[in-house]
Amino acid sequence: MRKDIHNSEIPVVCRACEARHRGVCGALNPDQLLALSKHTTRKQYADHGELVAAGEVSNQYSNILRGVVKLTKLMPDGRQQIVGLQFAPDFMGRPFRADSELTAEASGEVQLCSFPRDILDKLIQQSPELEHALHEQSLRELDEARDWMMTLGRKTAIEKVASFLLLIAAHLDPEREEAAAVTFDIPLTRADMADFLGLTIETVSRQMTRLRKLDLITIKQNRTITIPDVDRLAEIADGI
Amino acid sequence: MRKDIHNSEIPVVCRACEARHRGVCGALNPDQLLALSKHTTRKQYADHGELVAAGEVSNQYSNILRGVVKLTKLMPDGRQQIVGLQFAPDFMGRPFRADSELTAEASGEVQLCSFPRDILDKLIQQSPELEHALHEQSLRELDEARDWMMTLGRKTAIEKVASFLLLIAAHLDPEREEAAAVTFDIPLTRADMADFLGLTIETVSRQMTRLRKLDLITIKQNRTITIPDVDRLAEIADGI
DNA sequence: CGATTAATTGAGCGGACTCAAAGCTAGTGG
DNA sequence: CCACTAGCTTTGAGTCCGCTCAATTAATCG
Repeated sequence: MRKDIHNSEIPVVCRACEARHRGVCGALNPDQLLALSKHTTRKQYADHGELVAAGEVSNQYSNILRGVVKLTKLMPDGRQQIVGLQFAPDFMGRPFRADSELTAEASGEVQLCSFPRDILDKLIQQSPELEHALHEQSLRELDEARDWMMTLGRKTAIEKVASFLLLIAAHLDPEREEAAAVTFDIPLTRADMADFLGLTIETVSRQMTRLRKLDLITIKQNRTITIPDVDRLAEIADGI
Repeated sequence: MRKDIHNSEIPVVCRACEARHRGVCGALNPDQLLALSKHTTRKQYADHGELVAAGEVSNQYSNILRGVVKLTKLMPDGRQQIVGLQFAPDFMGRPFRADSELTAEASGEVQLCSFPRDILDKLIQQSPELEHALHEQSLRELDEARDWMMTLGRKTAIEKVASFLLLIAAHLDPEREEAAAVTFDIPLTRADMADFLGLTIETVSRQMTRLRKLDLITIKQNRTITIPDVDRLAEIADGI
């Protein structure tokens, strides 16, 4: 239940924040939210900004307020794989562990609301609802990771690209009506798409033009995509 | 703290169960354990037995008592990808959702301890410790899924097979000393390995012989593997 | 507008796949 | 105990998809 008509109990910094509605902060009561808000700092990152480096001990968690964050893994010889994409108002960070072999990087402009690890860890202990909210997000991420493993392991290049476009469309416009046309901006470069899909830039590009020539998508300025018939693209993505 | 000297409070069926120590049941107090144990049933599955089918509404959760469980995804045209491997005493099931597009299948003989969904869901609400334990397992699975995405997306065939062997070795013998030789039985067929790694049976087989000829492994009866030098195999797996 | 980066397109190569056949294992029954 | 079968695994030959290397075109930004 949103109590926004008289929300004087809600900390000022949190009032307009989406994380209170669709993110983890929704699991906190006004007192807890106030306690947390006293330790939050807003951070802004430019495109390609590194939010946390691989192997770094991060003593911060964050909510994503705006933008898209890439989670990437790197091999010694430079091969790279994006293993997670996070959108506002997702929670960011690995609960119960400070270290991680992941790099978090801004894809476009990103705004975070960060808070110290120990503050949230304490709140988690006090609030089962908060742990539940974090648990739900972990499970969503796990479901997504597994879908993606199917894509990485078994799909062809064109199926991968089609799957990716549908994934982005679903994330950027969660409540779109079925089967209607969708238009959106890809928040990733071709290089990022390649790292996401386990392909090369060139192959991604070739499949994009292939999809365009099949009239399954239209492309404006390399970024703006329209999918005239989502179901038809989904058939390609699923190899039907 | 293990209270096993006088454990008359522990239900009989749970006394010898590893899930109480390394699994989720460790988060339950004796009363809760008793309540749960009244609804548990033991189930046995033969090799290739289907524990839950894709799309099926499962009203059961389980602990794996013995054996290895494959979680697989299937495409309309039959392409298959293993997206998770679970070992005793893992918890099995998707909390807070009855449906799932996953199939769970026994790899070799499997013994489960199953219990109704609503019983555990109620226990979760009463016990933050239980939710925490489940959350921790979800996070471990997510970490593993992401490692694996790197493998699927960016590694060559021989690197994939090497990575797989190291993964299995780590799971079957979690406390082995570093760098010593390891011997174990692969709990999967070549076909399963292929579905795990996004390869074909033939390619898996070729890479196995290649690793054997490089003296990185020895193979007995197609199943029993010895890794004489784990670090050297790890270098192959990481492309060094 | 020029400079720089991102994306596309082309030609040729190679690693993993496909199709095919032979070798092993384990299990069965004579 | 051994022949026989069925399934799994290995090996071989040839093909193709996606990669590499290279050049061109398009977008972005001062």
